[in-house]
Amino acid sequence: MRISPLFEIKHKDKNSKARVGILYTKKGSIETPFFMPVATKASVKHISSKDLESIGVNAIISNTFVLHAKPGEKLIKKMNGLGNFMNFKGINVTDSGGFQMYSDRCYIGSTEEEVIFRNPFTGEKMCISPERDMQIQLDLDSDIAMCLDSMPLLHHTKDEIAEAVRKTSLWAERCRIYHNNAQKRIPLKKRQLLFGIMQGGIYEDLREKSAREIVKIGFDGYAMGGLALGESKEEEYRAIIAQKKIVPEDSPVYLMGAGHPVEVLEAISLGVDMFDSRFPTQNARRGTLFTSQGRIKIFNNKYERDSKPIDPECDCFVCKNYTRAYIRYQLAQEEGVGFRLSSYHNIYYMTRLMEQTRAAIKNKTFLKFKKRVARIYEKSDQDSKNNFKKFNISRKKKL
RNA sequence: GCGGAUGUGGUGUAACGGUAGCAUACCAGCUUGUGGCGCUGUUGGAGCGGGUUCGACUCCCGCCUUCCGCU
Repeated sequence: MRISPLFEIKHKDKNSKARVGILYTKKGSIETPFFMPVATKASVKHISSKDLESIGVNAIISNTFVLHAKPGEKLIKKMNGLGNFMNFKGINVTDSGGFQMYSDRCYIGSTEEEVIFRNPFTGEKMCISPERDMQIQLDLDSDIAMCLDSMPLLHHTKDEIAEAVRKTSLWAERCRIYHNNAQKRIPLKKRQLLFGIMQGGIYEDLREKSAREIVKIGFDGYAMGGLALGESKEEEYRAIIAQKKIVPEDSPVYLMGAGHPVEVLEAISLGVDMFDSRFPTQNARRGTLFTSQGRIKIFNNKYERDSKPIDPECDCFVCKNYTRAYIRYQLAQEEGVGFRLSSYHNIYYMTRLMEQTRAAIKNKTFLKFKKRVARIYEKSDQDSKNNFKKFNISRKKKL
């Protein structure tokens, strides 16, 4: 029982499953496909909401579990919801916290009923049931909520992943029921959307099974979870294809956690509409920057005295005002400015990449565009490999 | 000038009469629903000179360095 037909497909690519659509939320609409920077604790690390606005970021994703642990959903509710709290005008998505089952520091275990977490700030035990998770997300007042899922890891056995699929479906149903009841009296247009999450690891039969079960329950959108965790690209794309063919064509599809530019474009060609990942921001902090020429690793010695901007073809304020040498130095010193400038640039890059992708789909040049970007990254990855080789050779010579 | 102490990778340190360990920095790679400062790996070292010893970073002597105190 879908509560609202809130997704419209405007353009379809003839040569792939890529499409441009509009997703309507209580906070406004957003054109798909789009990429969401991760704002776990109600901020994209080192980047203010005003910055996000100036970059053109229309959606971000925060974390229910972390915000519940601190400052607590009551406080955020009092501040008129997550969007107002952080003064972000775009769309706020909240991740349920299922992903924190990945983290040894937070995760204790889970029962049939609920997940048991450790509060990372105080060390106390916290039990989060699907119902509780829904209520927290409603209190946070995000525009899109995610179901509490049970996320298996890459190294888990097929049996364990099957068990995660079972539990994920069970919890999805409980999320759906609670979420519907809680919003019964709210007009459709003011309701928080709820997305289901599908699991299944790298096993196509489990992926399909999970997709059928989640689709049967019915959600405003469908997310693929448990991918981009170290499996091969082929395995990842096969998993996407397996679930995409089961999800209704007119529902938005969200690939959770994927954030490499090439991977994102590939997934778009398979019919995915939404992405989120720490990849651009975490890479930025660790000195890997995305450019029109592919990745550059700012810590490489050759950038020490480089007075060029990160990307001469980029028109973001970082590239217009700062040199590689300066950003390299600031990052090496672990200064906030280094984190801010590099993060700003990488988010700007991803945001432009998505804009260009949507334009390419409309212009019917999507596959060409995708190929071009893939080639650029192939080349810069090759440069990295060569660098590594060169490095090893010069090492051996010395020995 | 006299006396005492000191000297180990770029930096900070450890042990030992028998393969010089650790940290950090540097360098290279990794990074995917984030507790920002994480993971893997590479490079790089005994102040100088003499002596004792099968063998000395280690023990002895001289010089030098640096620090402290005294006149």
